[in-house]
Amino acid sequence: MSSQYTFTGEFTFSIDSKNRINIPATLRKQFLSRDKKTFVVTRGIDQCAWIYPMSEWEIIQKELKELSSLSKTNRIFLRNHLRHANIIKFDNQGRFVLPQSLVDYSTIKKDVTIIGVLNKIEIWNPHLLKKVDQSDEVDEQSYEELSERVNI
Amino acid sequence: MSSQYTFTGEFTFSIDSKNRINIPATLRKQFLSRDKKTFVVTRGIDQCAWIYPMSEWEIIQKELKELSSLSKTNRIFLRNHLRHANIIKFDNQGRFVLPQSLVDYSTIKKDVTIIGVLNKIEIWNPHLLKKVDQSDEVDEQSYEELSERVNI
DNA sequence: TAAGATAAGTGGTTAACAGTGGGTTAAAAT
DNA sequence: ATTTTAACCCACTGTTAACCACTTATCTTA
Repeated sequence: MSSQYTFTGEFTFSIDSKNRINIPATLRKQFLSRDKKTFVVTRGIDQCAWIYPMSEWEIIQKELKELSSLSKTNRIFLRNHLRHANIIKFDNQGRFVLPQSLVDYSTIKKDVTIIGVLNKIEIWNPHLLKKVDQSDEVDEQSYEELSERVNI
Repeated sequence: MSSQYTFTGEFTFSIDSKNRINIPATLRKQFLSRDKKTFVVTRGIDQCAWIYPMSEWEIIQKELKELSSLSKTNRIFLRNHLRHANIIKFDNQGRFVLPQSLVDYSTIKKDVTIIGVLNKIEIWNPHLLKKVDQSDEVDEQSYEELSERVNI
């Protein structure tokens, strides 16, 4: 089964003293009624937080179950992604509380950058995102190859 | 699936104090009813903004969905292509609001040049376009390569 | 070709809504 | 029982988008 969501766009919001973050209305309105404003926040592979609408998370969980625990990489991956998964709902104003552990992990202070990435939403420390952006961590060649496969 | 649109022509319009830009009627009338006046504005590879009718964007989106986020290159590629994509509708007068980030990126001041380029529409700062035009940025060789693939 | 009619481009106003902050009560933990 | 935490409610403010109005251009028809 494939993804039902196609989040896009970038937003600059702020986190308040109670660790509340507002989900941009444009993204929030895309939540299907069957997800009832419920989603999962977890560690991203990069230094950010990932948000999956509940039904998306269920798809991923199913895929994760297929992974053999015999492989060390798989074990680490499963551990890192499942133990930090929190089931969350947003309040009447459209906000949710980002768990302290994820605030720490993504080194979020006052401002946050929120990015829609198809089936998930990413929460970033703006400064960190900028740094990752600028650093040439991706080797150019594989990027080129990719852009040839995907027809933009 | 291949493109349904063939935009052509060049137009000089203006952007107002609220970042509103009018889509030329000639281009607007080509929008298919199923796209319901909805489109995606995003960063062009050159220093301009790109507009894709929704159904065109969906073709791209479908390709992007094939990319797994386990690959680092994929993650960065996806982020960079999706974060600047804004889903937009035009108002009853046929205008749309160009997000500030794209106004900045394409250094648009007062006048804009709008160009139809097959399946997308490009929004340019006229002065910048002129400069790019005059400078022979395209090296002859890649033109040669292109001529072998495309039969003009 | 001129005049009226229709459509296109541009500008401003307003009312709804999104984002943010704080306070109060209920629940949980110590 | 007391302290801490989290959910809920209310309230303020700035932005946005829907609406209205005017001018200029284009098309049509006499």
